[in-house]
Amino acid sequence: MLTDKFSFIFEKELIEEICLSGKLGNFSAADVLIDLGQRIEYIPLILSGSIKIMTEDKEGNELLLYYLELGDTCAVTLNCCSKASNSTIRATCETDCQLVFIPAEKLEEWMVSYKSWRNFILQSYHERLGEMLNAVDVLAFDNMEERLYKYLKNKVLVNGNPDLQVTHLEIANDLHSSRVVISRLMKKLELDGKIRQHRNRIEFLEMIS
DNA sequence: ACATTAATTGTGT
DNA sequence: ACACAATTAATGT
Repeated sequence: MLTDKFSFIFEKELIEEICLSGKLGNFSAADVLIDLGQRIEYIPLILSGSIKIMTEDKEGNELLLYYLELGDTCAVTLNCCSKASNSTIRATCETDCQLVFIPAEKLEEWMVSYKSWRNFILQSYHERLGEMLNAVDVLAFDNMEERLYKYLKNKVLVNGNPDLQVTHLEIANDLHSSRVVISRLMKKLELDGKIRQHRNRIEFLEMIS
């Protein structure tokens, strides 16, 4: 079953190895996979669903970094792993999801023995770095309304569903903002016809695929 | 079906 | 940012 999802990127020998040493895990939405300060022992590979990666500052304000989806692995975790340090992030399930955990020591082992693995790791670093630069850009230069709009759009994409189950407060935490600000901007977006809101639920109109 | 309560959202200062 | 008002959902009776 791993084969159908990864045969395009890994050779069969490597897939067999993954089956041998990887642990399969099923989680449901809102489960916390890794919390701040936890020791990293496994590298996750996403089979289905999506995962939200965030940091937190000392005041307890959260900031959304990015989402992981099918075929992704977490670049920050890779980094923590090779340095044998603790997690600087928190990972929670955005939706129900299924993943494979790969023991950290296999990381280096496979880096040497499998070309496709090495490429995969480098590729994820590359993609993630690009995304992060973009995120920093948006953070630094875009106004809140723009950030909020992009946040919602991205969430719809990740969820594959234009009905979002979130409260204004949750959004505010993700965006490192306050609830009141979000409420006001949401009102604006609703009046602009980009969104329709109900309690605990937001419909994203104008879906582009 | 109704009343109570808790949580979410709206608004004025 | 804060306080409070209004609205809605959840729960028990």
